[in-house]
Amino acid sequence: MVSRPPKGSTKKRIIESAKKLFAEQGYQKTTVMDISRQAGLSEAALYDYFQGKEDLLLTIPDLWVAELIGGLEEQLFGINGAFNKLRKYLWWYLKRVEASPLDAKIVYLFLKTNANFMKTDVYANVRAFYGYLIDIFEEGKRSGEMKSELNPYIARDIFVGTMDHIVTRWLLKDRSYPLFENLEELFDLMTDAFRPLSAHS
Amino acid sequence: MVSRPPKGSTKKRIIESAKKLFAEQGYQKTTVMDISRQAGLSEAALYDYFQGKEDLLLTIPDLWVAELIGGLEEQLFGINGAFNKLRKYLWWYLKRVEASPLDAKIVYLFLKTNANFMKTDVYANVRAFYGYLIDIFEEGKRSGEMKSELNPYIARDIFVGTMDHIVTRWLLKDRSYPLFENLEELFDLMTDAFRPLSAHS
DNA sequence: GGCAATCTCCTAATGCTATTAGGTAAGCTG
DNA sequence: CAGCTTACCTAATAGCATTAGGAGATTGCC
Repeated sequence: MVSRPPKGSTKKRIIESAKKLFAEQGYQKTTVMDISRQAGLSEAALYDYFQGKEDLLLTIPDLWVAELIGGLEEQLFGINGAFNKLRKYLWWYLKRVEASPLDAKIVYLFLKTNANFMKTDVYANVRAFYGYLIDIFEEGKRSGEMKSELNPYIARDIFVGTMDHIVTRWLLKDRSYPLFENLEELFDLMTDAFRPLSAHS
Repeated sequence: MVSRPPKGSTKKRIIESAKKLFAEQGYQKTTVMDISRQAGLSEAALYDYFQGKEDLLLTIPDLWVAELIGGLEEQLFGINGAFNKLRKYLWWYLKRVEASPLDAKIVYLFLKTNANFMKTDVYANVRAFYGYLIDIFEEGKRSGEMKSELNPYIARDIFVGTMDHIVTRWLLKDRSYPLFENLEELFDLMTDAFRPLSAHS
């Protein structure tokens, strides 16, 4: 063997290759040979690192989602007020999506529809991430920033549903326009109904 | 040949079999043999009716979506007021989803992520269906029911995003709870911000 | 240094699956 | 009844994920 790649880099190379190809061509149309060629390996070698093609798909966003949830507390730290936290939450999430669109595409387009997704760490992390919203709504109700009758679970459905919709469309349209377009207006319209009756912006 | 099935029924039988199997096991894990066996045919005979497995997937929801958009005008006919129309729109859509969960599952989980989806009639119909909302928001603004600064496209994003989220979760959770649970409250919270400043419910 | 264990990668099956080739028998049409 | 069409079949073919089995390099231990 002439030269060997640095230790531990092969697994990363496989992940990067698969990520790129899945996002470009879709999961089904990408073959294991495509991935291994791109990574500079034989097909069989890939199986020393992953159990198979599906395992690879399920593993790809691990790091991205872990960082997403891990960074959330840091991002919200020191921010005062439920609406300010909500705003930061949305902006930070979209920032992460914008920074790693390939990961986002895989989570949104291929993973969420996979039958085994619900068994993965990624799913648990996504749930935890969305669960944070409940705390923010509870806090808003306690402080009086949000109306006392607000049902936090319903508010979360609206918030998450809208957020996911924005991201999904952006990804399906191949990121051909700025993700943050009109975001202020959207945020205000979406969250205005959470305020007490007398305090609409 | 002992007995032959009624004329024209074979195509329907294939569609029904595929629909059931795709919804149960997913698109990838369903084989053409599964489908043809369920329909009482050989694999090859299926290719006299469809170009292939993907064509079959793309064809399945044609009828459902056509009925969805076709029935919308009839449903909204005679209803007075933008909020009343919006409410009817949501209720009727969810009613259709509840009545044909297999079609809905295929559209939501397998079709929307398919690269060729955007080229299908189903996609055009879905767009037309969502486009209706813009008219409703314009009408609401004109009549004064909705606030004059309302951006109809942003309002649509919130409405569609939330609606899709509700449906997707219900389908992923295998329809284990009533789809219409808490819907009144959700509708009110989601649309309240569309009203003029002085008129919150 | 020598040697066994381990790591990293390979070539060559294997077996499943979508799709196609080519054919047969029943009904329909003139 | 001869030819055509319809609806279906059996038997390839070709692509792909996955596995078997092994070769050469590297590492750890004496």
